Amino acid sequence: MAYSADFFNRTVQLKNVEHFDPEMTLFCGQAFRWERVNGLYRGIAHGRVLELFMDGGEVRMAPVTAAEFNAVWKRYFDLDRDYGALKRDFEGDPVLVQGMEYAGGMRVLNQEPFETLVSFIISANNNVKRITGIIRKLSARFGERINHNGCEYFAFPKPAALANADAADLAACGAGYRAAYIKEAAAAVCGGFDLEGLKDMPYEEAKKSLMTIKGVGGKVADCILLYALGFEEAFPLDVWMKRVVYNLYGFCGKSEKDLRAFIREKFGPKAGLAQQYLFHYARMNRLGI
DNA sequence: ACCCAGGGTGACG
DNA sequence: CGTCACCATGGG
Repeated sequence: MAYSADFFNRTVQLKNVEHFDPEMTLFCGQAFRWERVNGLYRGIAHGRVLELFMDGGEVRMAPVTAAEFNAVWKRYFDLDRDYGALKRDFEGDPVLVQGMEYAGGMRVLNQEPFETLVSFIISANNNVKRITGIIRKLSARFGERINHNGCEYFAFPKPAALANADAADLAACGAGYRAAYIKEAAAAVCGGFDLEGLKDMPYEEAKKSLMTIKGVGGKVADCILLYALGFEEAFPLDVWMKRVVYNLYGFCGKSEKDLRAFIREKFGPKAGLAQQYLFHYARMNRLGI
């Protein structure tokens, strides 16, 4: 992963990055804290504001030093993964080739575990626009203030802030009946539930552990495992992906167990990455309805 | 008024 | 094990 850093301007420019389309990556439903602002993308993660912009086909990001880039953003944007090789892995699957063609340049982000846990608890039976708004309100109400170019932004709240919050105040951010789940999940993390420690477990064990948190079922657990904990085999099965597997791949089984076996056989150990292309492709084009 | 949104829980069989 | 009503909220 080659890049050059401009210390004076606190800018990093990626060199010859292929397979990185910020639009696809930031607005495909895996992250909720990015916005389009006249010609650039602005997001908040790791307690900082980051801006991305395209400069003659190259990606620049600011404000960031080389040290911060290496410590935080390189992994956040999954820049060490060879997406060219990934696409070759999947080239025998015509549906997936279509999906990867449509969503070329999409990357699976490595986000912060606690933020991802809460964000996808909120995602249950909800839509992206509303999820984004709820998370923005939660951050403004319970997150730490960040100053960026004289403007005010808010980091995603720390566990203690949400654990100590009044459930009614969480609900007032639009969380509705999920307010209690958010508070309990935050309390669990404060009480020693080790999200980082899940990375060292086998997939099934980590998933079971996550599902002991109220508001986290199988789909939400897979989102956390895939988007924050590095589990490439985690395959979030939402309504769109069920449509894809049944109607585009012709699966006609009944049980969840058979469905999981089909997915493992079809997509292998990196099923989660395949899922991301298929999800965005299907959802944007309303396929499989 | 009704349906849907990147579902999950609890109750019941 | 499977099924099912219910869950806040806002937009279509």
